[in-house]
Amino acid sequence: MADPADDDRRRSIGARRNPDTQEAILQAGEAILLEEGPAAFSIEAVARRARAGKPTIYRWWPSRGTLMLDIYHRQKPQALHGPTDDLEGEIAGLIEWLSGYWQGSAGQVFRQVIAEAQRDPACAERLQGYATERRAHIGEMIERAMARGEVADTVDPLLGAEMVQSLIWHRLLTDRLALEPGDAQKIAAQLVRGLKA
Amino acid sequence: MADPADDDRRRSIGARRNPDTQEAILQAGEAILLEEGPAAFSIEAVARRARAGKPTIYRWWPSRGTLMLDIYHRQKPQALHGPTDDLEGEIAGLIEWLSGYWQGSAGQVFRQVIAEAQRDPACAERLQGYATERRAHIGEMIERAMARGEVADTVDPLLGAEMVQSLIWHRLLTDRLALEPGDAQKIAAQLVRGLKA
Amino acid sequence: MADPADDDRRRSIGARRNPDTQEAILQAGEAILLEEGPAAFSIEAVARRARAGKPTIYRWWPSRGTLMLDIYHRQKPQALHGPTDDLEGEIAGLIEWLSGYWQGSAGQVFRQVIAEAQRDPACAERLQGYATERRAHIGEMIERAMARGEVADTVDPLLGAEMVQSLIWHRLLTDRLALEPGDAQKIAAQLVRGLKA
Amino acid sequence: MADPADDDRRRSIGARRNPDTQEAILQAGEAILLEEGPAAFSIEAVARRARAGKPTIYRWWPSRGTLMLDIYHRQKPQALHGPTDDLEGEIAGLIEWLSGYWQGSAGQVFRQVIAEAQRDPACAERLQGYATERRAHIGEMIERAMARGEVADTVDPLLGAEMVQSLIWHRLLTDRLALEPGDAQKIAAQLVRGLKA
DNA sequence: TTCTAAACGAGACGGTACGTCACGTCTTCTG
DNA sequence: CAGAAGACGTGACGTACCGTCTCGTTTAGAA
Repeated sequence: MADPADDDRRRSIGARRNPDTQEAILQAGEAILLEEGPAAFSIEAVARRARAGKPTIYRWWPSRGTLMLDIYHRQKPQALHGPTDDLEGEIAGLIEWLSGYWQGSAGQVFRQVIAEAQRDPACAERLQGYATERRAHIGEMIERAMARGEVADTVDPLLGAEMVQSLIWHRLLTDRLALEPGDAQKIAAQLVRGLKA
Repeated sequence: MADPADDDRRRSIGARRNPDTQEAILQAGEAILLEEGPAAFSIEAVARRARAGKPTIYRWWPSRGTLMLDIYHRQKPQALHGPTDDLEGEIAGLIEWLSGYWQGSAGQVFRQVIAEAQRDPACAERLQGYATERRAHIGEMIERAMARGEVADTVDPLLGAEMVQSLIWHRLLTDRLALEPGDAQKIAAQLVRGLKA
Repeated sequence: MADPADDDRRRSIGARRNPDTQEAILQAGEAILLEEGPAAFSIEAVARRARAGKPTIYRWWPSRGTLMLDIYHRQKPQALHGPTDDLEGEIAGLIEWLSGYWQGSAGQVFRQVIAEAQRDPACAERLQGYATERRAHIGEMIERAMARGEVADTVDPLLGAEMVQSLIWHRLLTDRLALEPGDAQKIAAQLVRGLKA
Repeated sequence: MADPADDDRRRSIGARRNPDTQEAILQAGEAILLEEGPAAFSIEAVARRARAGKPTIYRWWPSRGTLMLDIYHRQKPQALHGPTDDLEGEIAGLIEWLSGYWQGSAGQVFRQVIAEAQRDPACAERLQGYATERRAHIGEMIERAMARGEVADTVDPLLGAEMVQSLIWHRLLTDRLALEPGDAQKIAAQLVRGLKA
């Protein structure tokens, strides 16, 4: 006696994960984060908006944080920075690009992931893995520069990568992502050249 | 009534803030964070443990995050780093000291403050103020070195300070505070000398 | 930012039970049982209809069943049966009256209480107490008849009372409360006179 | 998968009802009721324990209650009470026997069936049918006594049967089945002889 | 000295969200 | 085509906190 007109809703497709449902959940989660803010992001609210059951969400994501991380990953950015012969420029480009990217919705999501990771070990672990992978990526950029002779061979590429990563995280977490025109260049320069006279 | 032995509890001391109560609340909050973890930290739990009324807490702290920040500030560290003639050593000392300090309870509290600031604007503002003040402090260290001629005059001291601050925050947030013996020195060196060959 | 026009809703009246709230809960529960049937009776639904919080209900009633029993008790019947000199007539009157009373809403509620008591020990205990008290009441009726010499002195008044009680319960539970005109008299007669030739 | 040892499980035997499956479901249901109590009895739990699919259960039983009733019927009691020349003794024997039988697991199951029938019309109907049939059976016992001249010809045998049935149901539902040695005799006597002096 | 005002503890209140359980329906695959 | 399997939308469970309220008590300071 349920509304027959309502039968365009999603149903089980048998004993298999329904990809439409997963997609609807991720979309709903993203929409809530952007439109209503992180305080409104709850499993309950996501389920409501996605017209999905709470158990369905819990079946696939152990916690709020891991769901957020998947929402973040779903927004695949088109990485651009092709290799150049100039480490300083590469770093500046990376900072500039990420600063712009994170000023959009993705940054709001990622902030919440970091916050959540401080409470939820499962989320912390996944975030750890992601951060390590990104760090390695930047590290390779430095290694290539090292191979070109641009970088001193006493330098630890992963530590250098962490300086880049931590600075941009820090800006994200303290709401200071907006850059003046020359800022990215200035940051990269100071990182590469050091403080020394 | 009927339980005169229970009358050793705190009472109002008239139309003034009762410092015993405030102290009891901060202590209870700290104890909960340390003994039961951040997940157990709630206004309700703090009130219960402090034998205080919830409205008493809300009267003095607008939110969870601001209470946490006060708890963090209550654990006053004995700052040590006297001025030296060696910027690299000063930075290494700072990193080493803060890494140690934050591996204790204070770091657990501060992580939660940062997380909370991602949701709660009131907390974000206070954290912003605190972070800026600390950054200024490190900036002065760099300025002194600049005055000594140790640092290039093209350097932005506050940006240098942010590199130090962001790195140690990043380690805190990703659970990687523990340092090998020479690590602090190595980090400081790479910051000061840059990557350049 | 809540609707200010909505401020005609009930509020706490301090650290004391709010009788308006209790009344609203009992009324809502009764309304649900009658209008939507026992299947729709859930703590959730009662809270919704009473515009009360679920915890408020759980604060005062440990379970579904005990709430139902209070709903039953709230519908105070005006007892009628004045003492007479005729036990058979008294019993017939009681059966007739209770049959009528239970064919209304009260009977529907009481059926559910009995059902719930089969699952919920707390409810079973309260129902037990209530049933015992009613049985004692009927027992006194028989004792009065015994004092008048109407009843054999070998009779156990409480057992007699149980026969009356169990028969009417049984009718309630098997949906056979409706009586033909002489039925109550016939039942009472057979109880009082026995089967013996 | 990868567990060939698990392949001793039941499988479809083609497009026919598999009696092993039905048996397994009834057994599982009974085991749950006895071992884990009525609260744990759910279609879900029965399916799990029987290693059956939920739709398989729904195919054959419309509801929880009807499944319970089948479980009750599956435990076939060996009726004993042969016909005698003494109605009072026959009734006492019946009460004594049923009291004992219901103090075991069967009584627990039957209580739940009665409770379920208060909510589920399908179950109510089947229970009604069963109760009527049992009542008729007792009624025949009284009719035989009537034919022997033991019982007054004004007596309604089915009403007498209902008195017996309702009393024992009432004891079951209020957890008062345990009888003292002479109790069954006393109850039967009072039923047969009535209250009258 | 009396009265007022504020802070305090306590805890009930209407809510929201939690994470779990069971419901009854659906689909796929295996035999 | 029966049956095992299990995902799905739904909705209730009982609990934890939220932030607000009213209460009665206590005390300092104003009248």
